[in-house]
Amino acid sequence: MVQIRLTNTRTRRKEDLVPIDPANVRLYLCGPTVYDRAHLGNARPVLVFDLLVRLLRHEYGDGAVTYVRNFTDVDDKINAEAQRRKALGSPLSLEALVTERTEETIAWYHADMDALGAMRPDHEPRATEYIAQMIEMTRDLITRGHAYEAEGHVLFDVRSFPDYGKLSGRSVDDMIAGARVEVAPFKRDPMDFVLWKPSTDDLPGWDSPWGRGRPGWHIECSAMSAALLGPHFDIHGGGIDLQFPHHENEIAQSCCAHPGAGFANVWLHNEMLQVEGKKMSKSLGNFFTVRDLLDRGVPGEVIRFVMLSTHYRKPMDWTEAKARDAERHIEKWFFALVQAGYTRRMVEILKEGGVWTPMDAVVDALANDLNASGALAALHEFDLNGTAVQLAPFAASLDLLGFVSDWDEIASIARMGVSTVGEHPAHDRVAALLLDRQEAKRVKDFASADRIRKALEGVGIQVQDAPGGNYSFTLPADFDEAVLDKLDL
RNA sequence: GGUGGGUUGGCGGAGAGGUUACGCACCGGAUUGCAAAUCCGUGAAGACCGGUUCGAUUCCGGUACCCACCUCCA
Repeated sequence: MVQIRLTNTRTRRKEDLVPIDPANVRLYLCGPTVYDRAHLGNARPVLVFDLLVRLLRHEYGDGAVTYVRNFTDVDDKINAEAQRRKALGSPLSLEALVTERTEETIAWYHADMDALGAMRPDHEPRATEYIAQMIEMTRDLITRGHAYEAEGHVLFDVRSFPDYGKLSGRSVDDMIAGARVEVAPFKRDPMDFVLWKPSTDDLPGWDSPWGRGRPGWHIECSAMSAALLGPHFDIHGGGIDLQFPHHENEIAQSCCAHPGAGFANVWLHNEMLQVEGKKMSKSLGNFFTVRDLLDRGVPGEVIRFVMLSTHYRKPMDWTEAKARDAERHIEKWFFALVQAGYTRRMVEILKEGGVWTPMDAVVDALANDLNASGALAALHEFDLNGTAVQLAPFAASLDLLGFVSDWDEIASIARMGVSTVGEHPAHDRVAALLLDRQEAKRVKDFASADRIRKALEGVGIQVQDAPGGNYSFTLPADFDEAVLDKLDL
């Protein structure tokens, strides 16, 4: 058994993970607000937690982990989209349009995260399914003196919770001093935040003791984690941008509603994603979704590789160079496995044979605060020349890291049929030119042979000789056949 | 202004108080008609200034620079 160590934001230290109940390790990840396609940054916490869950299942057993990730389906951006569709003349009700939008977004999210090899959580609660629990928790917080009603709103009283600000290392007084936000006049303290707010007739709403309204953002995670994991569980996480205010407010709500329970033992936060050294933003033109990358032909395994190559607590820079590098490694690894005879059936046989054990170096690296980069380094050092049995530790490591969703598909990812790209119309003409080259090589006219190859390389066609007088070539995906007419041969 | 984090070889990127990270690139060798690919191997670092220590890139303090959060963006 390997001791798993994680950096706990709450204590700012790397600590041994000691599960509350080793037979049921419980995690909660703050999931997406389902108003649009997931961008690349959204994928990072999902992959971090996916890796963590895989490691926990490996160490504690498949059935000994409960992983919850919510969908936030109450949100102004969702309402705005629903209202836009209504304005465009949709016959559906506003509630139906909201549901339509969230359903389609959730389906996209599932498809995109599946493509990255991220396992579905055990529970994926939606905020709209837990409104009753949120109302109950809000009422409870009022009863206990931690919340108050004002002008149709219910607000959490931060001064009633002395530990407020502890997670993010802020004091309420400091934050007020530097605050740039306009403060609603009915707040007792500028830092008080909304548990419940009123809805107008043109917005979704639910009946409550405080009138028709909707919940504040933070209360959903407190209510859903308590409902599915209990008031005290092991690990809670998300992007570092959620540390404040979202997680701070969750702690305040949950700890005040369940005094003495403890809430989450370990807080795990991943750093942000950048693109080519800059923050990803629509205004810089470097904003893209996971689907954009997949549609461009970047395999999910490659995206996963790049994500795992930087430690989760450091800012990660997505670059084209990294994607190319990752693709070469993935292809090389899968190629070696295909050559060793790896298929779904082969993996079953290896598992039955008791040799399906990941490399110690990989498990040790992951156990050390999810050092995925270190795990990849261990994989680089593995000798890929061997039989299926000899490669089993390597393959099981790839499996643990979540790189393989279907062993019968690895051949296509390794691009085994390198010589052609689909049914490109230029294929036969290029093949004819290369036949000339083969003839030139046969009669030792190397000058002509090299001229043909150089000419083809000049228009982007890579030609490689292989043993036995064979050759292969690769046509660029966007190859324009017309350039063949202008070749200088 | 407040809070948190970072600064490693040409580039990317880890761990560890003393022993090769690793990958890419480069260079040398093997192989090849030549390329490509592959295999083997060499070299190359720790922002700056102090302190602790027998010894620090790794711990502590300061300086500079960078980033994030403080705005319902993961």
